[in-house]
Amino acid sequence: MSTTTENLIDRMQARGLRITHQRRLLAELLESAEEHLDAEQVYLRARRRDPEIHRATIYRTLNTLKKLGLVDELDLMHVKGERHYYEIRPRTLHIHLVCMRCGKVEEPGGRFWEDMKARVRKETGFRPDMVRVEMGGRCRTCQR
Amino acid sequence: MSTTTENLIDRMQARGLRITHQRRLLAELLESAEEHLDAEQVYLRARRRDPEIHRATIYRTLNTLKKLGLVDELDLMHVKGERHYYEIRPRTLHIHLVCMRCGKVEEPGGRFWEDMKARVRKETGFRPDMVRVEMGGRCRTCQR
DNA sequence: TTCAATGCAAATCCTTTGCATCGTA
DNA sequence: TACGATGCAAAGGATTTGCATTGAA
Repeated sequence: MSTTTENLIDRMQARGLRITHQRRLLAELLESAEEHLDAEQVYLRARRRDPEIHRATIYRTLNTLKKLGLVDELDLMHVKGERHYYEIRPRTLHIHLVCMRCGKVEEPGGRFWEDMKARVRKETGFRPDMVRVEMGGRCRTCQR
Repeated sequence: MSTTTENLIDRMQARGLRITHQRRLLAELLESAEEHLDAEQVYLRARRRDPEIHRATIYRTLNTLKKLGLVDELDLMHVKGERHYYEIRPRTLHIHLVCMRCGKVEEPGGRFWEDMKARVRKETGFRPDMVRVEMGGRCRTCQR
């Protein structure tokens, strides 16, 4: 297996995008993010490393990546507001469980989505390509 | 079974909301909608019956209903833009299949969600209350 | 009668866009 | 060198808010 498609920046290059230092920065940022970030948070973090970087660049790049299917956009049930959150499109699709009490976001492994996708296809004839599964509820700890 | 909780307006009243004629209008509108409407569409339809009704009232009421869990907010994979769409919270939760080619929105019956909910709960300990499942793809007809 | 809901208009927030300049390929 | 990407500033669009008034309970 080639290392060319390993990380985001390489996938961006493979898609024909020019690798500017702003984009390199943004890609590294998304890859190292320990939580889901909205556009503003991405901007604020990016600015720490490059005070010259502009909000418009963040918005444009996130949009580009979204259109290319390299990042996914999430709402996280709007627990924290109306913003959109971004994450690198994972290899295996997954679902998001958002605790409405403590705000924690879980991304359980397992074949939830893969199984459901197959089932939807089989039972309805619809062929799903992308998915957004977000569930709001109570995490194990917040149930009492 | 009492008829008190049958329709939206009664559920609103049961939740302690004052039933103004604007709210009655909006409730009827949501109940008779044959497709998912965004705030602006709701406003335009409402205005046909009451030219005095104000956009802010629509936004405020939709927010109130959303917070009370009487209506759900959807993105429909943003096929038609970044707006939010609204629907009355259905008795049985369901999933949305959005065709990225023709824009059609399917809401297949069946126990997709109920089954998944049970499975999530069993396998992760998370207790889901609300859900947003939106899948983008190709409907049966648009697959060729 | 009381207080929640409305209309109105201004404000706010997020995001996009036109254009000149920059820098990657 | 050429053209895609950026910075900047302004525009745009959706949604919210303060306040006086209205009207449901």
